[in-house]
Amino acid sequence: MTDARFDPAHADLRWQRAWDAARCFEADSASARPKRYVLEMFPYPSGRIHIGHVRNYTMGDVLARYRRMRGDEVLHPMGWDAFGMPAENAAMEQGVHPAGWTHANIAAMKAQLRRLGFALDWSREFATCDASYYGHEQALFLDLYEAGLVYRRASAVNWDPVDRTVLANEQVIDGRGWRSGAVVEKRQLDQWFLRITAFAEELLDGLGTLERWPEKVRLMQENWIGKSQGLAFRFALSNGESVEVYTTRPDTIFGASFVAVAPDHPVAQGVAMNNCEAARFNHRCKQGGTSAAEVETAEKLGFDTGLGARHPFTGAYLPVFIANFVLMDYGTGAVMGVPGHDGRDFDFASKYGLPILRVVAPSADAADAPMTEAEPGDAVLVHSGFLDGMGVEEAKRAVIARAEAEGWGEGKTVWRLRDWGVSRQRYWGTPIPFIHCAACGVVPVPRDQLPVTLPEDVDFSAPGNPLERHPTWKHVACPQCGAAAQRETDTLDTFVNSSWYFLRFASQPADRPFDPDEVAQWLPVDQYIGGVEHAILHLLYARFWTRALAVCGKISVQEPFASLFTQGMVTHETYRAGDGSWLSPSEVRREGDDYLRIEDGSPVTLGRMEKMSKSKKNVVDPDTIVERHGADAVRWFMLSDSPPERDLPWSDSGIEGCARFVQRLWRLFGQFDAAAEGEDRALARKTHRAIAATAEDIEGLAFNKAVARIYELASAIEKAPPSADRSAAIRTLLLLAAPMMPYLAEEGWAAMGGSGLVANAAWPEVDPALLVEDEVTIAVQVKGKLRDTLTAPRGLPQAELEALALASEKVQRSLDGAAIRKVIVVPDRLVNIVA
RNA sequence: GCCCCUGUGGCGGAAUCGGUAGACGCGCUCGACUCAAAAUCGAGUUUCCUCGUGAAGUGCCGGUUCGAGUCCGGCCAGGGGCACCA
Repeated sequence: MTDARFDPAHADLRWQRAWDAARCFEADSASARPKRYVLEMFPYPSGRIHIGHVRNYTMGDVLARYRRMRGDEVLHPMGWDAFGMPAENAAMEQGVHPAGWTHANIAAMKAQLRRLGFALDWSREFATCDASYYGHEQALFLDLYEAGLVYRRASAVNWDPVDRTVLANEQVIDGRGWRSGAVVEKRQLDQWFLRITAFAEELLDGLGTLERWPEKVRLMQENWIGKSQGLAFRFALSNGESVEVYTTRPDTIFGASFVAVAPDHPVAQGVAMNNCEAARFNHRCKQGGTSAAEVETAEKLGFDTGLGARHPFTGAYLPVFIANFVLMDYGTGAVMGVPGHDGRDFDFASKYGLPILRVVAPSADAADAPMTEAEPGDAVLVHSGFLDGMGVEEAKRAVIARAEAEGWGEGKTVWRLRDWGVSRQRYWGTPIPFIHCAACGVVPVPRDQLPVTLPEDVDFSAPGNPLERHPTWKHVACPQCGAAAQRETDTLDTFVNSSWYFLRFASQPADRPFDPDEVAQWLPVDQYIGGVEHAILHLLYARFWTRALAVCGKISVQEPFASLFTQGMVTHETYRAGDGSWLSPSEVRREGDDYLRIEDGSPVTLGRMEKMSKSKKNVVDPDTIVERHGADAVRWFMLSDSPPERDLPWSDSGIEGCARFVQRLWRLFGQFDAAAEGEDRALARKTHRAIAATAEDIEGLAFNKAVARIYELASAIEKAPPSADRSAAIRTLLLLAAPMMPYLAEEGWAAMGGSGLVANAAWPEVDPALLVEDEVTIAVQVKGKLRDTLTAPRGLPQAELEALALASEKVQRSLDGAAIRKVIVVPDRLVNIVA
C-alpha cells in the first residue's frame, strides 16, 4: 500500500502546501478554546539559520503542535529582530543597503524555517525594521516619556576619532577601534536613558513570582539588580574635608583600620594635585584589564595619602589610602577597610602592615582568637564598645540607629542596577522621535507625524552616522514654534525592539501598537524558549517594558513570560591540522581511532567538543543536513539523547541513526491493517503507558525522554504479532511522533486512511485501566543486597510477599541459616531481609 | 577572587518519594539474509576474577539509613556567570 522508503524531499513540500492551504497554524484570538502562547526568541536575520536556532525552534514547535493536539488555541509566531550593526557592516563592506541586505536574509531564512516544518503563524510575521513596527515603538517611547521614564543626560561613549563613530564595547579591541585601529577615546555625549532603576524593587520582587523560570536565571537577574542595605556615613578628614563611605557591614565599624577611596574620587584627585606620586598612582590604576576576573586577581595596590579619617566612635585617626580595588561608580566611591572581616581588606592590610582587628567571634570566649584570614563572621560582636555581645544583625541596626540619632550617617539601600542608555549613534535602528529646537529645547514629534521613518538614500562610504550627514532628513520645523530645528539623529538600542515584540505578535492593529484586550487574551507567554545568553539583559528589559507599559495603562500584565526555558548549545568536535589551523568536519575523515586530513592523509588532532562557531570551523549547515536526511530526521536528532537544557553534541552517526529510525517508522506504518483482528492486552498496556509517559515528558520539556518512549513503543510493536491492538498501537505511535516528525506523520496518516491532517488530529486518549499492571516484579534483598527477583500479583499483602521472599532458594542460600532480625516490605516493589 | 551548575559504561544519557543502577539511542562485536555490499533482521555489549550467576561499581573521602546515583559533611575535577559592588 505504501512506498518502501519514505522520501522526505517529496513529502516535505507536499505537506507545507497542505498546511498553508488549511491555514492550520493561524491563531484565532476570538477562539473559545484555551489559549496557549508558545514563543521562541526571534532571530537576528544574519543570513542563514544556525543549528542552534534549529534546536530552539524544534523544541517550541513540538510544544506548539502538542498543545494543538490537546485542543488548545496556540499562538506560535515568528518574526525578525532586524535592526542592528551587521547590516551596517555589510553596507560598508559590500556596498549594499542595510534594508536590502536584511530583507534578502529574511527571505532566505524564512525558506529554511518553512523547510524544517515549523508550525508557525506566518500571518503575524513582521520585522522590527518595518516602519509599521518601529513607528508604534516610537509611540510607546513617547508614552514612556510622558510617564517620566525617559530622560537625557551626558554619558561616556567609545569614540573612534578616525571613523568618527561611536563603537560598541565589542568593537574596541585592546583599546583600539576594530576597523580603524585608532586609539579609542572616551567622549561625553548627551544621550537618551530609560529609567529602569525606578522599577528596581519591582523587578527584584517579581522574580519571586516566576516559579517556572530557571533558578539560575532568577539568580543572575537578582545579582544584576544588586540590592544591598547598609550605612552611609561621613568620616571627618584631618585636612578639614570629609569623605562619605558606604558599608553593608556597619556592625564591623570598630574593626575599621583604614579608609580607601577610588583613584578617581575627588579626595584622590585633590591629593594628586599637590603630589605627583599620587597622580602617577591614580594614572596607573586606570591601566590594565577591566574584566572582573582580570581585575580581581590583580594585585591590590594602595597609596597612603597621609590624611587621617576620624573614627566616629573611637575618635582615632585612620590612614586614608587611594586603592585600586575601590570603584567610583558604586556606593560613594569610598569604603572603610575592615581587614578582619573582608577578604580584600585583609589582603590589603596584610600588604601594607595595617592592623587586623577581630570584632566578630564565634563566641565571646574567642574574642582574642588569632585571625589568619578574613572571617565573614555570623555570631557575636567583640571589642566593639556598646555593640559587644550583640549578634551581627542586631549590631547593624544599632550602629545605623546611633548614626542617624547623632546625625553623621544614615541607613541606605544601594542598587547596582543603572539606568538603561538607549541612544545609538547609528543609522540602522528606530529613530528616536524628538526634535531639537534652539528656542523650545527637546520637543517630542507630534503623534500624528509618526512614524519618523529612516531615509533610504544614505551613504555609507564616509565615516560617521549617515543620519547626521544626510542633506535634508534632519532639518525640520520645530513642532512648537515652527522655527528651523533638527531631528534627533540617535536611534534606539535594538534591545528596545525585542522588549515588546511579544505584544505585537499577540495583537497587531494598524493604528496602535496593540490592542490591550487581545494582548490579555494571550499574555503572559506560556512558554518562552531561548539561549541563556539572554538571561540578563533581554529578559530584564522585556520585564521592564512590560511593567512600564502597565504603569502607562497600556496593558494589564506585569510579567511577560510565565515560564522560561533556556536550551543548551549544539556542540561539535574540533579538528586541527599539524600546523595548528582549524579544519572543518568535511576536510577530515576517520579511520578507526585516527583522524586524517582527506586532502593529504596527514594526521589531525581531535580537539574538545565546543560550541559550533565559524572561527573553529566546527559548524554543520542545517540546509545540507536537511537536504541529506530530511527535516524529520534533523528535528528528531535535535530532541534525542541530550536533555534540552544541556549541550547537544552533533554527530554524523547520530543523525544517520535518526534517519534510519524515520524509515523504520515508515515501514511500521506500512504494516497498519485496519482489518486486523484479535486482542493483545500486553501491547495495549504498553501503548497506553507510552501515551501517558510521552505526554508527561513533552509537557515537562523532557524531549529526550519522550523520544525514548517512542523508541520503546516502536520496538514493542515490531515484536508483536498482528492484532487489532497492534494496528491501534501503530496509529497511536504515529500520533505520539507527530509533533516531532510532522512530515512523516502526515504521510503515514494519509497512507493509513486517516481523515484530515495529522496537524489537526487529537492526541490519543489514555485508558487509565490499561496503565495498571496486574503483575509486578519484586526485588528481594538480603541485608540490602539484591539476591533474587520474583513476580507477584499486584497489591499482594505484605505478609504474603514476605513469605514468598523467604521461600526463595537463593534467599535461603544467602541467609545461610542466619537468624532474621527484621524484614522490610515495600508493597509492589521489594522485600529486604535483615539478618 | 566570588557566585552558580555538572560529574553514572567506549559515547549521549535514564533511574517519580531513598527501594532491581545503566532504560532509550549511538558506537562496537558476532550471527542471519546476499555472489558481494548497502539496507534490514537477530544476539551480545559496566568492570574484575577463581566464570559463580560470584565480587566490585554512579568523581574522591566520610556520615545517616534495613537500603544512598538520590540525603548530610568535607574534598577533587570540568563548565558557566560576574560587578574587586564595600
